[in-house]
Amino acid sequence: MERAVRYSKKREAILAAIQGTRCHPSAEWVYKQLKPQHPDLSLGTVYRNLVFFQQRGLIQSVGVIQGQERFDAALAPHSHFVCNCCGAVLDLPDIAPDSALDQTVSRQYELTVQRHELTFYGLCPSCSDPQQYLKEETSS
Amino acid sequence: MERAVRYSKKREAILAAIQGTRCHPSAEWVYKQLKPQHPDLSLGTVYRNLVFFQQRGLIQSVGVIQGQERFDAALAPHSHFVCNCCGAVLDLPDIAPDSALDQTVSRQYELTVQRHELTFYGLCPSCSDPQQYLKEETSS
DNA sequence: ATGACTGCAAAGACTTTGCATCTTT
DNA sequence: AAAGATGCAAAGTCTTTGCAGTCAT
Repeated sequence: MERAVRYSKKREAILAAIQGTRCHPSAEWVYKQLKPQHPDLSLGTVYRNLVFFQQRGLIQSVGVIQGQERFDAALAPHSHFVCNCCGAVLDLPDIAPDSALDQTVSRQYELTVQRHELTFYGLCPSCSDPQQYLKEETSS
Repeated sequence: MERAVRYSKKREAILAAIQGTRCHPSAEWVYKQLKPQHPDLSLGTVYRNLVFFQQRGLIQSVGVIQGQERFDAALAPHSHFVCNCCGAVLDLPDIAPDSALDQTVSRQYELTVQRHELTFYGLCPSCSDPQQYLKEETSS
């Protein structure tokens, strides 16, 4: 017998938070985002739901960046850019991975390739701007 | 004044261990590998030297896989395959990232791109073999 | 002798999990 | 009422770090 799934207001809010941002959030980001509207939300619930959504393919991990796992609401195939300075993750919608490559690699190396990822690393506009250090703090 | 660097037998052994394997080791792997020959080696020393080698470009992080950061002795540009089952990391020497892509992305998105990585995910030969479950345990 | 390197253990950061309680059906 | 979902806090894993002792120069 399969395990039943029940509605939960917090689960809904967690998924909406991830789908509603482009920042590829971490568990903590989701938690802080929702805490004001859901004062009794706990981090454990966020983590449990992240696993839940991943298992159902609603979200995907983008990897661990600066110590925290980051997530993406899975949509069209695309690549990512990661800022080595602030850890920001940006979508590169025009840089789509070539799925034919999977087959090439599968054959050439006798592996079962399921997918591949193309990730760029560097500095985001804000971190590569030398003037940033002269500006006032605008975020904490 | 720059900080001097001194010789250390353990540092040498740690680098040699990483350069001498294709397994893209974690800190713990290096530690366990060297412990028999260096009974007084500590994990802290391994971690400190991993940082040391990274800062000097002798090794590179391949990312965090199943909770552990994995490293690679940096050589020719190549791609990686990661087994979603056992976490094995394989080099794909023939799948070289196209460095021209960095410039393309830099211009198109106004980012400072330093490098990119192409990583394939799937099952390694051993994990995709259905008979593996019938075999005796050969490793712990 | 100086100061870099290390062992050890404590501390940190992130994530998972057990259990009692609350919710959904 | 049954069973899934959550809050809370403890536990777990991996990594970093402070300090005193050791070693290279």
